[in-house]
Amino acid sequence: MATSENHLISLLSLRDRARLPGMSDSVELKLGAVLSEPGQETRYVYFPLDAFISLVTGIEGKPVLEVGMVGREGMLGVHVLLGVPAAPVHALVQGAGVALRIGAAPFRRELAHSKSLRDVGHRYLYVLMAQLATSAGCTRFHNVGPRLARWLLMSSDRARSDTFRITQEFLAYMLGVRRVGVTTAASQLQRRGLIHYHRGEITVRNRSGLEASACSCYVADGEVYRQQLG
Amino acid sequence: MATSENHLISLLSLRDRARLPGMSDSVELKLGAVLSEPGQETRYVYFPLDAFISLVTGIEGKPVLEVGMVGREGMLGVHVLLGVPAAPVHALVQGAGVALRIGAAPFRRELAHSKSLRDVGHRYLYVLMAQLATSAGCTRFHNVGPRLARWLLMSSDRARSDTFRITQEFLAYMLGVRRVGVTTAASQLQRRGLIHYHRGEITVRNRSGLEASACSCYVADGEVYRQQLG
DNA sequence: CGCCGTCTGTACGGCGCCGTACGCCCGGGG
DNA sequence: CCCCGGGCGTACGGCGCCGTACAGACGGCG
Repeated sequence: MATSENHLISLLSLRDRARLPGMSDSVELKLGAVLSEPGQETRYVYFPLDAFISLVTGIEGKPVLEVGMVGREGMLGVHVLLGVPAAPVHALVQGAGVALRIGAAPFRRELAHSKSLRDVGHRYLYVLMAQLATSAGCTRFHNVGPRLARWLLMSSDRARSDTFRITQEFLAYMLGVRRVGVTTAASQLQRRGLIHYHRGEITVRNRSGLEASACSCYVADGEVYRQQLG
Repeated sequence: MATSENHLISLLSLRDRARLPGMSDSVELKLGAVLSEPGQETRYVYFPLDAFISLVTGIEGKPVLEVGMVGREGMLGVHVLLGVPAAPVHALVQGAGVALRIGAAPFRRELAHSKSLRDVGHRYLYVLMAQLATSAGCTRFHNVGPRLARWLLMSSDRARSDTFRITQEFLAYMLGVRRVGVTTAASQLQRRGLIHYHRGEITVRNRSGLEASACSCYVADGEVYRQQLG
């Protein structure tokens, strides 16, 4: 899989991009793997190619609510750009797949030389901040149905597929609601023909219908991204 | 008021700090003033001396929920560090007072020369990210009472005074709840002798009691800050 | 001193989600 | 083939907050 499958990398200058293969390797990220915990020292940064990763905030050490999602449009470990060794949130693999992995130390060294990497990284960091802020408002003011629709859209964007694996149990955990709440919302969406799911496999059947059901935060996030990195 | 009243500035190297007076001026921030709106170009960054500022996320352009607070322990406009011209959130003055103001362009120029400014700024940016993530979880899982207590503690820290001006109307807006919800929670705190309030002026009477009533997010935020900038 | 706007308190039905419990259904492995 | 466990559906009382309405309390100003 070409490294240019990651959008941030594709934005680097040719010269800077050419240096990446020498310091990185491709790794297979397994569903459910934990890539970071708050406070823990970050050993690698990741550029997903077809995997995607959830950023999950915690309360008293326990992960409780998804606040961001990282796929091939982004990277995991932006805090390394800031010279901070520890991750601020939990990170766990939502969609199995391949990612480019770079050691934190070589990555920092590369940052000193590569202006385009700094620029792109900084802009993505800004996008993430905006995403965190949006999440807070969304979680507070939007109901489960629209939030679920938004989540499915974000996932299918990042999985680059209309179908992916996720149980209601896990969805509930990401959205910070009961599993039963997800059942209700999801069966609603299914009854309207927007999605289909069966034993942990979910497929988007009507994307534009789903977009109409999602809260405004889906579009808002996309606009910030496009503005900075489109 | 000495510029070292701002904690970030006090962390700069002597040489870097010495250059600030030449590029900055002191301004009086008035209660309720709007210092930034999402998408709008940032003209100045601010280092509060005894003022403090709320960061407020929006939904469809309207500010709806506080996601961060900036006082003399921080700065407003971290996104300028990232080379992004537009603010990601609304910013409005919560506590009137003095702040050091620096134009965005001179600030960026100074960044190129001042390693300590970059370092301190980056670490504060990290703290802010953590604060955004914490806010999301707190808003979702904690009740109004503990959240109110946390807010009061954060404000009194930043105001550096046990008494400050704030109406229940405004508090409700910051916490994303009804004004009536604040009335209930606040009178509870008052009945327990932890605070006293009267027509828009609130005073903390029993700080440690208030700390015991606040949710864990107050302590969590403080720890991240101390770890990075203490 | 009396008016008026601002700030605070109380009330009430309703909604969305919670916590919990229980049962069914499906698919894979023994 | 049957069992078993993971995944999903339904039910029910309860809670915390919502939206709205209205009234009292206080203070500044004419």
